[in-house]
Amino acid sequence: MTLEEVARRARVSTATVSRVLNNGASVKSSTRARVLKVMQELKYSPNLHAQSLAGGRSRTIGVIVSNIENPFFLDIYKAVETGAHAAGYELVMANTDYSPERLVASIRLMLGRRPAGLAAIVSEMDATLIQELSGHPIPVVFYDVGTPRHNITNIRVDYRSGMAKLASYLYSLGHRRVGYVGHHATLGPIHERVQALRDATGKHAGLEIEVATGDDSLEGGRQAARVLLGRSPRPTALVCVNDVMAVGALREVRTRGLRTPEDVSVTGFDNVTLAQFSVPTLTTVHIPRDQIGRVICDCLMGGGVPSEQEFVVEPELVVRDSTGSAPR
Amino acid sequence: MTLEEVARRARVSTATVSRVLNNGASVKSSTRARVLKVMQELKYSPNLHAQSLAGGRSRTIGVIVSNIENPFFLDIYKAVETGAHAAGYELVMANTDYSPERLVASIRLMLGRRPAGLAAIVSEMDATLIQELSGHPIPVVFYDVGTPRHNITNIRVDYRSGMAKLASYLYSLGHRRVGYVGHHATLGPIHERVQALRDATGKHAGLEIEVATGDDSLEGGRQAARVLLGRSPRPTALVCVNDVMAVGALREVRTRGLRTPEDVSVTGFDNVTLAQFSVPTLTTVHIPRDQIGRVICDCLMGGGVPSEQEFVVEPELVVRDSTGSAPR
DNA sequence: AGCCAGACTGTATGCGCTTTCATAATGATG
DNA sequence: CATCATTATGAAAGCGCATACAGTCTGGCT
Repeated sequence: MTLEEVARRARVSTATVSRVLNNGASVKSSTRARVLKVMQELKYSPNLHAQSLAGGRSRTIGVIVSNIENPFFLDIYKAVETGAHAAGYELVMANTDYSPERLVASIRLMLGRRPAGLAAIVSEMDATLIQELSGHPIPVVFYDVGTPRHNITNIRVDYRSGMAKLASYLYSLGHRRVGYVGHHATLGPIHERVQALRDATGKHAGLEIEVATGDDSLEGGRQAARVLLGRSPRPTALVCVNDVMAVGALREVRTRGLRTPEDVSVTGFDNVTLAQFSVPTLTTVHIPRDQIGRVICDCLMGGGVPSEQEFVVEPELVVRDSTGSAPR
Repeated sequence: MTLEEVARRARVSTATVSRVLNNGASVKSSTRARVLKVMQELKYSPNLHAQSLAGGRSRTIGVIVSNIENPFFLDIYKAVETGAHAAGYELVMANTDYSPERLVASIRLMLGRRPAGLAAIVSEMDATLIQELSGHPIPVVFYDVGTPRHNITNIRVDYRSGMAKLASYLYSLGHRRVGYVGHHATLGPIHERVQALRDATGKHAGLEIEVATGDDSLEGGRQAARVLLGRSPRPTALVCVNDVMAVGALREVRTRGLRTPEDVSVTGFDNVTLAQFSVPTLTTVHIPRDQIGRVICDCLMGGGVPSEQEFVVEPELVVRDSTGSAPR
């Protein structure tokens, strides 16, 4: 079913059918009705490829995330989706699983779709890629990586600050031996979190950090926690890179017959909904994902926000039941 | 950057560039190298819309799900993604939030992309829509709804059987007053689960079912559980439509100072990973999502599986720690 | 030298749509 | 009734690419 076929049956030109489709220019209401009727009958649905090829513009924005299974990314995706739909845009999502190769492939693919904008909510990054993106005429938003430049806006979370808050809090509770549950330790922004935690050692005398990593998943969190809890002396607190891994760590603590927080304190990061439903509820650091989503929408669709800008998000400590005084 | 521009700079025709792009027909290796070099320099990425318009074919398959935030749907999505990537296809996802209107919009949009195939993993359904889809030349797979017909394959889970297993199990533990935590009770396949549970009443003397609903989310599960647990006499078991809502229910039970399973047993459905990380771990019914994903891939891409077919998935009871004997 | 198969490359058409630009129908006005 | 401003419609030119077809060039033959 093509537009031309509709035009033929409605006894009008393709131009008129196109006008009806984009309900724009003036079309006599009787003609419009006739065309609409034919469309119904033929179950016509316009070829999106032809539309964006001919029209030049595109109502699609691309979103690339590192791990769609982590609610953190999903929440941002949903926030962007809400804003996009409100503005009449559609989203296309790609998932990289923290693989730089898949990121490159995803970006190339997205670019091929000639989207109205591109959001990369990823922790991995190819240096030359970001350079390359700057050349393209489409607006891009990076979360966590890259630097602002032409057509590129950056959103950055002050992990350093968030981790410092967490470290001070745990230190004040008497914790001196802390395990860090992470993933992909070599990736820049994720490395930053460990580093920030390590730096806290300088400020807090006697604080020691041990690191273990696993996948970014419940199971990965459990496995990393298993390594850490197996050491002797055992850490009295587990700082996890995000809430999902923290819930995995929580499970490992319990499986070992230990109690949270009496024996081992556990903290997350992100403050996803799950953090309020775990047992015990999770002490974590809130990152305003809806706000991040809104900024992305503004940059990519409003057209109001200039590029070459950087937004810094300040995370907030949220204390719940998974942390307590260090055991003596 | 267009193919034509590349052709000009490489001093060849657009046809040759196209050949290089689709690394098909014979191109002298020196020419190929020259073209490739120009592509690099120009950071050329082919316009996907032009490609699929000119080429007619498309390496994209569309996936529509009811609620991407529920790991059940996400797992199926991921399974399909794995199979698709292996076969050189890309996925485009749409999310309906259980809204029939959004389903219609999503399907129309997907059809506009002229995908190689379409998978609808949704619980809501518009009767006329399914009819309309049958007319289109693209293969479609429905999960949970619809009926097999030309170009349409169906995958169906035997909820009746799964619920019956659950009911018998709980009955054998002495439970007589059971609360059902659900969502969107009016939707066909979801209604089927309640109905199946109700039907079990006939087989098990004295079994009573009460129903409460909330969103398909952790919070929704908690709220529905709140309603149920507030009643008097209190149900001794909460049967939840899926694991996510069950984890929400678990939280509500605990918040009220009740114990699981000593005071209240809780069951889920789907057996997502989270079910093994909740406290206590969740008794649930396993649905083989990877298998479902594989069937979808076979139907949409292999071309081997004929349409007008129906696959029935048999769910399995998985007993964990959230269920126990009914309190006296 | 003459011929031909095969490898290589260019030309030209069309995919389904949007969008000027030009034209025709309509109504308002003097 | 003539005139002009609108409004409604059509004809045609691409958008960037794939591809059928035709053409050129190479080397191996006889």
